[in-house]
Amino acid sequence: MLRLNRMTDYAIVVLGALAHRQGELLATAQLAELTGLAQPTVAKVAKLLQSSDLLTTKRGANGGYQLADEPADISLVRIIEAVEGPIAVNGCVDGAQDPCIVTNTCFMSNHWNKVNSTLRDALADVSLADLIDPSQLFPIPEEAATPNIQGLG
Amino acid sequence: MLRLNRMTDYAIVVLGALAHRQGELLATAQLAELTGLAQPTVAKVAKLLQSSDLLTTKRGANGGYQLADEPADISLVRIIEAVEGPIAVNGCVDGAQDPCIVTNTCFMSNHWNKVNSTLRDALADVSLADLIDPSQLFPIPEEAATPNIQGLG
DNA sequence: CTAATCAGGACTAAATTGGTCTTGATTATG
DNA sequence: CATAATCAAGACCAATTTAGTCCTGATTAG
Repeated sequence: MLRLNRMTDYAIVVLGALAHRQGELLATAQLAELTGLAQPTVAKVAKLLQSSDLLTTKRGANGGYQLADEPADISLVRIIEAVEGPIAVNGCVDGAQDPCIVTNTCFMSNHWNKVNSTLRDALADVSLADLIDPSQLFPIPEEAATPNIQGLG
Repeated sequence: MLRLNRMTDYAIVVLGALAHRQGELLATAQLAELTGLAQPTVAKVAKLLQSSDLLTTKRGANGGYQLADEPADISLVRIIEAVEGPIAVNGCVDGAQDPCIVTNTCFMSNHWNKVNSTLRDALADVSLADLIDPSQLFPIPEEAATPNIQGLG
């Protein structure tokens, strides 16, 4: 346990595909084909990543998504927080979405904040570039016919 | 997100109560009163902790549970894994409960294992003694009438 | 104008989690 | 030995969360 959402895995696969194409602009349909994910799922994930500035977008015909940064500059924390919201091991931690009712007096909250930020720092040290090895992950364009949904997970 | 289960919070409160009583043997009903948790909930958590050797147990009348170790020797990982199972950020990691189907060939699994063990190490560095300050947490025996369920969130 | 595409959000179904309850085994005590 | 207190094991249900789909509207290339 202490598990990431499946959506976060999807996000990493999608970001990996975009990284592999080196900043190219790709439509969700293309990303779906590359990653083996369903197009609506890609669309959902891409929207989340866009609204957290991990992707830039172009609307209309020939539109699509594009990496907003170099893979080495995209940390795992940013990805996780884009998809799942702030890292918070429990409600005693600053930034938790449904905070502990007694937050202000919770004598443990300092300890939890320390634990939480240690975890957060560890995730900040890992970049998208560290996680993926795009050359092995995604088929080259012409071979994209048999995508593999199980890139990770 | 990356949140712990509420059961884990309960476990820590229960362990804290036992630590406060310095290794005394306490029945689930007493623990419920001390912590403000419902007795069946305490029982459920205590059984989990017992089967992972964090608590020892004595059955029958005047039975109950007892800390198996010093609070300083009980790490947060042990508690989490007792309640939630092995730490695994996703299915690509060794010990995951529903492993990634392509585990053996999953080119990312090494990276994930590294991320996972970094998180795990961080949690191994925190002990029950670090987390709690029992003298401030639980009412002394005579004042146990108005328990506070919100020890943490 | 039309087709392709993203934006935003509603919605449903499945999975997970939290919490309770029941039945049975064990043990102290009188 | 009988009784009451207690843990053991696990079934069970309700509430929450998550995953995945879909729909309607806005934007833009050709």
